[in-house]
Amino acid sequence: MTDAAETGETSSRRRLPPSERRRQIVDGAVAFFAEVGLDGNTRDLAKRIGVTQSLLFNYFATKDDLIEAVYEKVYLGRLSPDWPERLTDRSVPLRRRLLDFYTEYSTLIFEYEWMRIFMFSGLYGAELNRRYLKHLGDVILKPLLGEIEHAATSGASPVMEDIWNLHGGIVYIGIRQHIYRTPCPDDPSEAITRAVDRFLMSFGIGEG
Amino acid sequence: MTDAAETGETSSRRRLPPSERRRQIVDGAVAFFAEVGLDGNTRDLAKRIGVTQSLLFNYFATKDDLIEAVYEKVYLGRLSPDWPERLTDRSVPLRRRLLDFYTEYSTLIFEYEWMRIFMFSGLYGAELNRRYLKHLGDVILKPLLGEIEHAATSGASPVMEDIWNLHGGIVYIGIRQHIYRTPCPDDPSEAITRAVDRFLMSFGIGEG
DNA sequence: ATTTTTATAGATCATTTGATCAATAAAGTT
DNA sequence: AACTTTATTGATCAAATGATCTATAAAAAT
Repeated sequence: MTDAAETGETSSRRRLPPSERRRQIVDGAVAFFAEVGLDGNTRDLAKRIGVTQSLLFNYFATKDDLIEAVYEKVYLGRLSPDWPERLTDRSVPLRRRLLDFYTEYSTLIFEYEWMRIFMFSGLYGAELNRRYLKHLGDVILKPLLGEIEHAATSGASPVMEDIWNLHGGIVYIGIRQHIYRTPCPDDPSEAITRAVDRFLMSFGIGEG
Repeated sequence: MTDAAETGETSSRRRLPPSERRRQIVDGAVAFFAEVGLDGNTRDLAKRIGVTQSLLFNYFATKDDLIEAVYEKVYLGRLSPDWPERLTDRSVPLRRRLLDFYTEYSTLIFEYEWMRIFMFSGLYGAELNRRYLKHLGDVILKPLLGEIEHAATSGASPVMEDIWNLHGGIVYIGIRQHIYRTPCPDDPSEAITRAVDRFLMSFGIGEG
């Protein structure tokens, strides 16, 4: 079976608009590097996409540039800008807000490519990774802390580490699934609901 | 500065007993691969250890064999065999047992080399990684579930995913510290204590 | 002291791999 | 239909890299 056959191409040399070809390369690179790691080689990547290896360097000067594009692609739009607002909308019960957020967020991030690229880029010290986590902390988790503080009725008041703990416990489901590839619930929503409820209960937050 | 100077060697050719040299190589490889990733090259590794690159292949037939030795070294003895017993010793309050376990366990695993080798090996699908997690689940977390069930006084009874959630929330501290290299508490024990207490409280478990 | 053994170094091989460049053909233009 | 443009290919380079092999010197054995 030829590469052309694999990608459904019919001619051996298909000429695409540069923007489209670029997108195709980045998409292929995301899938490829997520699977084999960022040290995957450009020949295997090209074969998988169905183009020549040299073509990659027509669109990206270096392999690092391509990886940078992979980062951008994967990280882009992962954090919806309307969440800060929705998370602090006190006309909605806090439990509802939390569940809505983590239900949406988990479907966004419990995804093979994102999870693995995120982890690889983190391990290799990518700037984007740290920026993302700082951003997450600033625009999601810090406001969340404020909401918990506001709603808390029991004596103990939450600190930032508590929020990270809630977050980490949930994210860890995705890590088990896509990094360690260990048995996991197919639908994490129940586990998430239980985690959120435990968290709220511990601060004396009920239905309000 | 020569390599010999870096490692404190005086002669340019120091002859060591094979067992000692092997240990030196594995130790160096653990530190090296943890830092730069498993795709780090053998020349840099050898330079760092202070030996020639060819010597590595006198002790390990292939680079993969060396990495396998790195895995063994890092994974070995990470799960103390007496924890299952201590975790189920009902003469000790459950809270105490949980705190003791996670205090000890976190000092063991919140370690640069372990955290990163574990993550790299997980990403690359190492068999040892999955074996370790299965073992952890079987001999630590499952018994833990039994203890929570036994002590729970509130209506809701715990399921295995709840235990993984507790565990993941704690492990995530180490991930933030060593994988993402993001700001973290220097001493995680307070965060751990709070997480454990929240967890117990949500199942109606107090001081008993 | 002399010989033997073997841990280590240095040189080198064979692939792998990122990157380059001229030739080519597919699409657009006149 | 002829011409121009340029996306793509195929061949190739240069460096990196895992691995091998022989010479050597540091111990051990005699």
